[in-house]
Amino acid sequence: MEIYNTLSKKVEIFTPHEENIVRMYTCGPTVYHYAHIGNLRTYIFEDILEKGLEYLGYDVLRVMNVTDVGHLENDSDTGEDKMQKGAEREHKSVYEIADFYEKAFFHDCSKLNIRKPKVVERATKHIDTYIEMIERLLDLGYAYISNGNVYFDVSKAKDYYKLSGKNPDELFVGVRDSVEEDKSKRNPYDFGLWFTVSKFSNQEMKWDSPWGVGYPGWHIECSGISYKFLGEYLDIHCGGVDNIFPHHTNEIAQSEAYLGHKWCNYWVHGEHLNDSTGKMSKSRGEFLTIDLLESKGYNPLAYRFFCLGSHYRNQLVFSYDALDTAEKSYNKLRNKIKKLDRTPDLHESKIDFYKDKFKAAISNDLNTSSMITILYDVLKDDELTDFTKLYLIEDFDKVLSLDLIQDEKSDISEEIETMILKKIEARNNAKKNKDYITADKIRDELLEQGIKLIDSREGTTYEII
RNA sequence: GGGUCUAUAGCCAAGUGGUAAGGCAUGGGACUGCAACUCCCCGAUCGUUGGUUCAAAUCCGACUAGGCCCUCCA
Repeated sequence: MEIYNTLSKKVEIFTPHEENIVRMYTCGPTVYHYAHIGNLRTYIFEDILEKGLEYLGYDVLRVMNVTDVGHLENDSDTGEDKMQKGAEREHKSVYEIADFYEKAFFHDCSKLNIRKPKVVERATKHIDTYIEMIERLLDLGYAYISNGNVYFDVSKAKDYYKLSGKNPDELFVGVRDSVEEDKSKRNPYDFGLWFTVSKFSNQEMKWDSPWGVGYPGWHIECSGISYKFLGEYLDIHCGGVDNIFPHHTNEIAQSEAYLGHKWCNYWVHGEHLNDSTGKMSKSRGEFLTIDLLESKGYNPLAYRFFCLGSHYRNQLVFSYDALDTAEKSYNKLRNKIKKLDRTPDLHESKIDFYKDKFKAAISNDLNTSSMITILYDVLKDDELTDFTKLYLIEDFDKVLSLDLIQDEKSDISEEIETMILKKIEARNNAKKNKDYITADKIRDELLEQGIKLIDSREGTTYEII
């Protein structure tokens, strides 16, 4: 498999540390609010990556964190603690907020056929690991204590700017207006590992530590959880592009300082979903959630299909027009598949040919758009029996997860079936008598009940929708 | 200011040096009482400009436009 590595800024051949096993870490959500569809795009991409690797024969050990503790790292930011803010907004405790939105997040994921990673860990459950790591970083001289807080000394890290490609002399401190410099740091880019001095009022989440009661910095949680569950060597670390700096940059600094060797070989980042005005965010424009799309009548999987039509490293612009188009293509595709004859008749001859093509698309830096094209190629191939097509499509859907194979006609009672057939007969009679008003009325009534009539040369059939 | 990515038909998009896949939309047609469904047909020389090469959308340079990052963010 070839995949783009942010570390080298090149597409590289993927080689895990241990043959056939992939240790993969993906940054999870901060559970202070619902996820918007842009957040979810990244998780769709990670889902495809995980399943794609499995399709190629790897065992994937995947870990994800859930951030349920304050997200700000030091006094240089005048923003608020997101968890605390969420709690205040809804008059609940931060723990209740975390529970609620974690559930909501995975609920959204399941609607999008995003598989929940086998290991999902709350940041607040591993405080002891962070403390142990921070102690060692202090011992090794990578960290220092200043005004009650523990900071990581960026100048001690090897190749600190490797991932982000930034040049320290050119960096602007506090590009955002609201940022003030933190006077207790040695270097402006030093970041907090542990805080005992909090400017947040009513900080609910606090733990004992050798440096006093406080809470961990944001970055240490990913390093800690990854180390605890995946060990010293990581193969793939994923996240959104916005995490390249500072979050992933700082993770590398901490983890490699702690471990004393290179930690993760492949850094894979998903691009953002934009709207017509730029980046999608929770605070600006329409707050697009899966629930909102559903309430407007969209199938969540149409959104997944929309995302798969584009490449994970391309920015994608969301619009309802684009989603309409995607949903239409998606429905047409499913319709074609539904019409395939399920009589068992498997022809092996071209199966490997198409499977290889599909593998090649996965291996080509996760070319989801090509994967979908292969689906159409299979459907159009006259040399394949319908059953063979179904076999291949079902196989590909292990990765695509678009519910392409639908169940046979849902089992409706004989009673209802008789009723429908009677109505069809009545309509046919009306049509014979050129009583189209009655005929259309019957068709509309059935449609209201979710029964769609399909006229063809051979007669009229129906479909439950 | 620095970094980074992108630029292919109305939209999404494949293409990784040999003369532009696919999907959707539009238009035309078949079918239909009408509609839906289905089927058939139709579209681009690849942001601009230099260069390398027998050959470039594909490599290199410049330019233009746009996105994102530079301590909230997927």
